[in-house]
Amino acid sequence: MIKITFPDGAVREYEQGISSMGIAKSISEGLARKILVADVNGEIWDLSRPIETDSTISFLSWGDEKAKSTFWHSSAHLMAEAVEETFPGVKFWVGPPLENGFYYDMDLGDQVITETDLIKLEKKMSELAKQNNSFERKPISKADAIHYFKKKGDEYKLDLLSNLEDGQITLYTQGQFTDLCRGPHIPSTGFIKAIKLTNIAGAYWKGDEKNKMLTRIYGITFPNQKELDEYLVFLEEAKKRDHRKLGKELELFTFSEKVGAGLPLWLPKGAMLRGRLQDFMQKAQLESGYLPVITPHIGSKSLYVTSGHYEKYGADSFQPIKTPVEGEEFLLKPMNCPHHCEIYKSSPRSYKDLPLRLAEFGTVYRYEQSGELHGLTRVRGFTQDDAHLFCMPEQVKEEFIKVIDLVLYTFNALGFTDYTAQISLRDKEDRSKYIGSEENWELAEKAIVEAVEEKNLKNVVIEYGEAAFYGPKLDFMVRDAIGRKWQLGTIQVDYNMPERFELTYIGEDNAKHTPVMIHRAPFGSLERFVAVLTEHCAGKFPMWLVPVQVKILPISDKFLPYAENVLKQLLNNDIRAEIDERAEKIGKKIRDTELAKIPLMLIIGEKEINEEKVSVRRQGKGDEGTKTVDELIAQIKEEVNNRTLID
RNA sequence: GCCAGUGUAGCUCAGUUGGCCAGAGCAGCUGAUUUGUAAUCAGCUGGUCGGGGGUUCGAAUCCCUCCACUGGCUCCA
Repeated sequence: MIKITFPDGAVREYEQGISSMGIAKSISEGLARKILVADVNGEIWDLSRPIETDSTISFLSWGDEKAKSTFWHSSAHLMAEAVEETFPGVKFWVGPPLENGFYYDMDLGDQVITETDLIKLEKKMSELAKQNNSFERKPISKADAIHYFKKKGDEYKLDLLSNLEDGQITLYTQGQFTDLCRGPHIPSTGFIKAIKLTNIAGAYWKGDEKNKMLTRIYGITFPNQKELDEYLVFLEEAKKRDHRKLGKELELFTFSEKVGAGLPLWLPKGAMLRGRLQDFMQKAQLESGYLPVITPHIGSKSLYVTSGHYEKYGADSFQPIKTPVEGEEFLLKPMNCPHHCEIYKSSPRSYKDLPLRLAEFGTVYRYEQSGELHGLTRVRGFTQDDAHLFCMPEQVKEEFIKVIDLVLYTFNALGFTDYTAQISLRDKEDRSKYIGSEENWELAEKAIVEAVEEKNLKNVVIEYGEAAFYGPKLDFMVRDAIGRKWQLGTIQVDYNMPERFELTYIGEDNAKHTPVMIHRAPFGSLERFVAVLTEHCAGKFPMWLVPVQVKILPISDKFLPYAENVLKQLLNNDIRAEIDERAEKIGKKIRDTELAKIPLMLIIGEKEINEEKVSVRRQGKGDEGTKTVDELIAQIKEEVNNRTLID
């Protein structure tokens, strides 16, 4: 007999070798029907796997993230079974679960899969699911596993096997499909009731672009149709928030093939919005002791040779511009830091001058691969809310924390609550891509980790190659409408560039020292920030940012003079307002203004003129009754000053 | 850059297996209407069907190529 401990602390005895399913059945049939996997001593196990020793157990059903992952992993196997039947000879790589759904990478050889095949595969999967085949786990020796996949001719599985230790290898079989897999899996395919294969994509084998490109099929499944329907509705809703769609509808920005891919054109309303964000940051920075500077859009190639950027990115950048006579080479500015280093150098610095915080809304140009361009989130020309803080080594931590505070202040003002602080350290395995001494890196990494700990930030640490080549960084990751993660704010500690530029300050000891440099951008770039903000608030910008705050809607042109009078009062109070002068009915004017997501509408007719008031209607909310213009102005000013968020 | 897909008027989209001068709604313009909380009516303008090349008696429809965009992959100073 073995002792099984349950989550509530209860202990019961069972025969050795009983499965979790057996235990569940001993409790209740209802429980046994519902559960997908079990947590046995902290590991997720198949329900059918025999338990041989005293154990702690809890049952997991759909709702639990780990059970969901298992469900989707099993769904990937189900999809593979359907693919193998439809495309004989297919070779499989891996098929993991995702946050939402799963994928499987495969080599289809000469066969081509299209969107219409996905429908067929979905049907096939449904048929296979209905067979309710169980997922059977089978431990196997390495030699036997190699033999099996050699016979099958699947070199990808053989590659996986080469990294596995004998004695730890298992196969899973459901129906006609057997896969090398460590598991676990749900009990049987019958749990999978609703299936959607979402898209086909290419994916490099092992994520390396030098390798062959495999075919990746993405899908998602649910235990019932209702949840799938809800998921599809969610995706539809998310599409409505897409900044590319809203950017067009709200006339924020556009692109032109003639101007070039990835080069956004800011329309008047977008420029207004961006200007407000820039003002916000400028003010916050002035209050925090930053000094605005301005530097040119190009810089001599030698500047980037000094910084190390040329060696690192030169070949993959927009190529140098040559002066026609002298043949001097200039680069379109891909970052502002080297320019700011030269500003630092423009005069001798004392320790009393530090920290020196140079800030610039600097527009930079980077050659991004064509396939990478994406709306405003990934472009070839963008403006960073950049600044470089030059400080003494002992000031790094304090300055770093102050920057974190500024980022949090910014996010808070805009209602971003769902973000992750991502600490990127050097790649543990490959140090060749970094410049600078081991000692400097240690210092920089330590400064970041300590600052994040001190601020108690929810964070993840990445140790495989996310750091910049000159230093570690802390990025603030925010999700877009459909859950894709984007880096917004970034803070980077850099001991290297000051050395390369031979920056110095005279210390208290009257000797020369090298300052430390902190690169930082709370928004990241105005382009990306506007994109994520647009999706975050679904195009309903708060009063302090919205390009047009008030639209005045006269009921007929008889009331235009009064409307103009109201407009003048609003404009005099720095309120962004317009009049809809068209000879349209009020219903039409309201509809158009609602769709333009302008927060306040003032309806003006006979009644308002007689009362010397305006009727106020709020976007998405409806009639708010009448007010005097002065009352309205006071209300708007309050909303602007408080930076009231749209709920 | 790579894999797959898409590209018809400013916007959203229709255009059967290649076949009369390529269509609709919205927007725009003109006129009428002077309107009370989400679409007033009528008329008109607007496209060498992403660019180039080819096949064909004939191409928006088929082929090649380039460009842009979409979903991924890779990359992201």
